[in-house]
Amino acid sequence: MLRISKLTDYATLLMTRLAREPGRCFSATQLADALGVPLPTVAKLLKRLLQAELLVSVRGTGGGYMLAHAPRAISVADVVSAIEGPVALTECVHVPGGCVLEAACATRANWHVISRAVRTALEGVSLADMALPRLRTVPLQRMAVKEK
Amino acid sequence: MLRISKLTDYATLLMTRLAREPGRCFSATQLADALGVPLPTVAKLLKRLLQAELLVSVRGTGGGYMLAHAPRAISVADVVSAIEGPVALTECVHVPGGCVLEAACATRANWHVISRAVRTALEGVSLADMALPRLRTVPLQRMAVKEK
DNA sequence: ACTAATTGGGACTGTATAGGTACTATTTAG
DNA sequence: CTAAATAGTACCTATACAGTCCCAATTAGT
Repeated sequence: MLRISKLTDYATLLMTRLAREPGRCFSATQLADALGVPLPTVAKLLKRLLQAELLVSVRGTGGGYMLAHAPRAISVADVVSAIEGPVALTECVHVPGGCVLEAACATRANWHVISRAVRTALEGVSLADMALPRLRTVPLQRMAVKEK
Repeated sequence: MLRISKLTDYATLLMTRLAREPGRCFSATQLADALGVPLPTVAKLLKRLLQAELLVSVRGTGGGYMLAHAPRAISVADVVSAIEGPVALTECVHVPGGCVLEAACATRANWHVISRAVRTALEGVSLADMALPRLRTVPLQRMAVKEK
């Protein structure tokens, strides 16, 4: 894998939508309609994002959700870890008997380096970036489109 | 998640072990013993790595596996994609009805940028690096250890 | 005060996939 | 000819992902 879960994908879509109108209050229903994602799922995600303090909520009639911070101040890494926990490639497996493997722990230390590189990559992109039609760093060569 | 699967973790351990003695031929049994991972699982991984042409095999008595290339020439990205397919964070979800979402595709294009950053990070580390006790870039602050 | 709208927080379920197992065929050294 | 090892395939199982449902708490409007 090393692929991000569908829920996380949706969550970034949600956050990106909110980032386009930072002051506005969106209800779960509005967001579900806007994104074409089933309402219960949207509601679930919003709850998680709220608990991670990336959103603030207003209850009652006319209530809804808003970004808790400026779009610039929220990174993709924040969203990812809100949905699927801390970003770490390896969860130092608690092998019964400890790290019996010869130099395995050294190897794992190296994993952490990689892990950190990935985290840095995710932290480098903010919601403000995502809200733009395209990132300024994108060369706009047809990199995503692959002929079949 | 964004965490690597256990199998991939094992695979890198295997490859790292082989990278320490590039000329030597290891049987699946030897590797399983050395790493403390169940034999059938090791065998399965070795087959996948063989098909990805990262290993060469010798059949029959006294046979086993060896690296197909120099440790320097094999990256962690190679190992990861051999086990879990191409490294891509989002698999442009084929939503029924296409990308109905307003500017979703723009958002996904941005995902590809991130995806690429991650891939680059993985490609930057070779088996030779992993075989070292520690990467030269590791600050060796106690970064992984978290008090509970 | 009452009603409708909306968030808050669980519990519950089906399904996909990761992880592991088993069996058989093929190859080769001695 | 036998033993040791890889090669390939098919299968099982537990976990967790993705999605759904329900009910309590809160608030605006009438």
